[in-house]
Amino acid sequence: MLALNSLMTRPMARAISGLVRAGELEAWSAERLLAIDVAVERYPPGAVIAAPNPGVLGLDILSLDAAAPGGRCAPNMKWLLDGWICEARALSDGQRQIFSFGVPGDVVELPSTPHSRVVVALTAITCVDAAELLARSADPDEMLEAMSRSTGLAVARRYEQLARLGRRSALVRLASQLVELHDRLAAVGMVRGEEFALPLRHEELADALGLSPVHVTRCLKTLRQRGLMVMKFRRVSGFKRAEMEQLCF
Amino acid sequence: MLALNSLMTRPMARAISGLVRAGELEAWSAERLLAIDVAVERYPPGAVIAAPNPGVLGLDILSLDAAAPGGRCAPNMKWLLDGWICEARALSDGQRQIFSFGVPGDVVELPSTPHSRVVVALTAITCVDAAELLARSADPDEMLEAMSRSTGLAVARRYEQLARLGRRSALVRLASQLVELHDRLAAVGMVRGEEFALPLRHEELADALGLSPVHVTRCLKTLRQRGLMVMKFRRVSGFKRAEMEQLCF
DNA sequence: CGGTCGTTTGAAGTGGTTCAAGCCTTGTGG
DNA sequence: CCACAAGGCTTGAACCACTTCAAACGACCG
Repeated sequence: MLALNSLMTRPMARAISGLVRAGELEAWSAERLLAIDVAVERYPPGAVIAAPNPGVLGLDILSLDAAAPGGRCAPNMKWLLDGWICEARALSDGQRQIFSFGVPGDVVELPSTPHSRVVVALTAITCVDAAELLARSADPDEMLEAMSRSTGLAVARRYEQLARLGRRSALVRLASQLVELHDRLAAVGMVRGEEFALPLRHEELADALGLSPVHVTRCLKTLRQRGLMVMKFRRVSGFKRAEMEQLCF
Repeated sequence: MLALNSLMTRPMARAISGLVRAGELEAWSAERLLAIDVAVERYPPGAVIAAPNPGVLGLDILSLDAAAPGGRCAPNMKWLLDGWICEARALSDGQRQIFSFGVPGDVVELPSTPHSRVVVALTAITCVDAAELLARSADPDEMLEAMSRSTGLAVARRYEQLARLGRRSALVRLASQLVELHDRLAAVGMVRGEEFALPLRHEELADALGLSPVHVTRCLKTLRQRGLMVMKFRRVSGFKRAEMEQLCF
């Protein structure tokens, strides 16, 4: 991997190492990935990432290849190289529900039906189109499998999120969300010791956790007072993962 | 379809008509379905429906066929012919979160990792194994597509559920859940006018909606007083769908 | 007919929201 | 380099939605 690092841009290296660490790609295939010449897309914060192809009705995930007769394809998926995104829905009363966050290395399925769900860049991001990547890949099957493993993990996280919202107190919701993000960031090498970047405002956490921003502030204060973490200037420091997890039961 | 009805058992007919109405199977293929001789499984209320095959890590949905090299298979999926099931998780503090309900005609993916999620029969149920059905089907591709469409709808409902739990009041949560169930039951011909069977206790609704059973009682009372519906003796009557939906915004 | 399970209702408590003000950080222009 | 504005964070006080506890009632089942 040493030789690789000198060849790669940092975000690309991070994303690849993300897939590798999650066991989603064999280590040696990272080299092959680099050989692929694919256009890197850039979006500014706040940009809505829309699907290029009109999707098949209600099939977001499953269209992965079931929809392509006999074929391997990944319609409307992006591989996030750098930056944060979220999947969200704006509700009729002006509120917003954030369904999930996406961090570097994640594979994101863009919604086919436009207004059920929106993918928004929370920071400046760079990503590549999954279908393009597959088309140019020497071993598309392997890469497709890596990608579906990534989206499979996203599915599991969605169940986690349901349990959080339905049956957890505000403090536990926040703590478990932070543990999840910590672990995902750690998997792609974006945690150093007890510290990591977290470019989310209280409002985004609130919209994900079904709370008011004010109460997120208060819960963060509680965590701070208990010495479990400090969130300041878009960074988390002093993150005590073990105690944090214990708090969640 | 008339000729068919005389040949079929009622649950089978209902389930098939469910897939047909949802546009998941061409009408003419219902006949072919009946030709398949597949074992019907029965479970009593409370039974846990476990997966026969150890699953691939974290791949529940996506293993649909991505995991089968070059193949069409549907591991650990059941096609529910009759009765109600739910997907749930028991939390460490004794509480329960119900992720979703399954009604006749639904295709249910059983969890591969046992304790993340459990599928439980809420009533006596009958179902068939999807893989077996496929194996014996003359046109497995078409049937697989129908099934993935069904699970695709389940994915969409999961987003709906997230928004419900995160950003809706108790009354709206309940109303929107009831509208959803009404529509799903209507699609399989299980609604007659403003009436349908709903074999759920307040406790099950509470566990799905993240509320206390007592508060479900109160919300049902409110709906009753507003003349939107009556839920009694495991049946809903006087269900005013339009007003109900309007209440949800 | 009595026991059990589920529903209903009331009263009291609590966790989270809302509103409003002050503060701190960051960015901008003189 | 400072003044100022804007956006986000923080804190307090009042309020409300939902929970918890407890008791009574009703339906179903042996």
